[in-house]
Amino acid sequence: MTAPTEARRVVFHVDLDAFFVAVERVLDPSLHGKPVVVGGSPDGRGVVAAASYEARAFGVRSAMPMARAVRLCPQLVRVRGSRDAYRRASRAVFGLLRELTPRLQKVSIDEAYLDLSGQPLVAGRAFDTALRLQQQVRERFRLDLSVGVASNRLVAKVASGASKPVGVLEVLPGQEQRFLAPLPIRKLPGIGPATAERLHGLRIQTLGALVDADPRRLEAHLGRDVEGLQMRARGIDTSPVRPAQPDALPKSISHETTFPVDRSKLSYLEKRLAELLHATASRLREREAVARTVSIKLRLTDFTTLTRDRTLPHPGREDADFLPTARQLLEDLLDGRTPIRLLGVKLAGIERGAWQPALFEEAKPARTSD
DNA sequence: GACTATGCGTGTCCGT
DNA sequence: ACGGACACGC
Repeated sequence: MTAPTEARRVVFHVDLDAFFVAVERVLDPSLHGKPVVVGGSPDGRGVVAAASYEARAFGVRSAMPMARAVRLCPQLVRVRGSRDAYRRASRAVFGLLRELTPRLQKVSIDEAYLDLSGQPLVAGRAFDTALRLQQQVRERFRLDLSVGVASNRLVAKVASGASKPVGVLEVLPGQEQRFLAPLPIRKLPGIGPATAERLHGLRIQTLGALVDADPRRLEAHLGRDVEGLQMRARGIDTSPVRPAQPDALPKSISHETTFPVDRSKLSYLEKRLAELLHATASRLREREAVARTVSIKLRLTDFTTLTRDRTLPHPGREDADFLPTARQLLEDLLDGRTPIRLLGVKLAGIERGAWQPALFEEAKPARTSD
């Protein structure tokens, strides 16, 4: 007998441990036991994308400049990394997890939520099911993962983080607020460096303190969605686990690059702009999609970041549909003297690739895929 | 939490 | 529609 309205939700947050490094170790077992990072180019401007726990023991962290990581840990082993291998490994692992339930939402290359509400569980216990899953992935793929088990996504996510590495942590229904209260505010998804800084200014360090804070005082300093923030700090979250639509299109596609040294010459920047645009539009075409908005991004030496976008009268898909606009946006921002650190291109307003064949187009045979 | 430094890609929200 | 800030993952 199943209750017609089963209120109790069971949500897993599954998170692969040091994922890029773990995949590299499968490919090259000699990397085991060593401080390893996967990360950017060795040109001095790269950053750490993933660090092994041995490297973390030296203070090496994700997003840390590679130069600094090497200073902290001179024997650091650096691996360039291959997105493609990670994508394949990710697909394999989550394919296995999908056998447990199709109600699986992949949220990044190494993370997914599973909704096991009303599912049969190992020994009737969610915790044992999580352990089993962890064990299966280790046997099949030699990859470690951590699982947070809770009555909602938010708490499951915090729990998996707290259990890392190779952990399983279940927060029982009713215990959500108690579990979160002692944690630093940064542990709550949605509180990043900027919000944390403002809260610290109000002497709020823990999620318990955030729950207890006067909402009007918070409003004055944060401005936005304070009510939702406090609800989340109490562990309340009703967002559903939503399996991705197989045919879903991304909202935007972008590429950006940081130059080995800052560059100011227009000719150089336009060349790179065309390359970035080509890479971006190629991916758009792979998806058989079109885009309406083209956007460029510049970062100056002092890290000032500027973006400019323009929406086209008609959606496009070829490089040539976007390049003049992208070039115009770039030229409007440049004086040929300002050194530029980073250049980026983004296409947005993406839709299925139904487009009007140009009325007077010659030579190129009109494609007829719709 | 600052810093000899600070990548890449995607998404959301806010103010105008 | 646009520009920026912020957040998140690795």
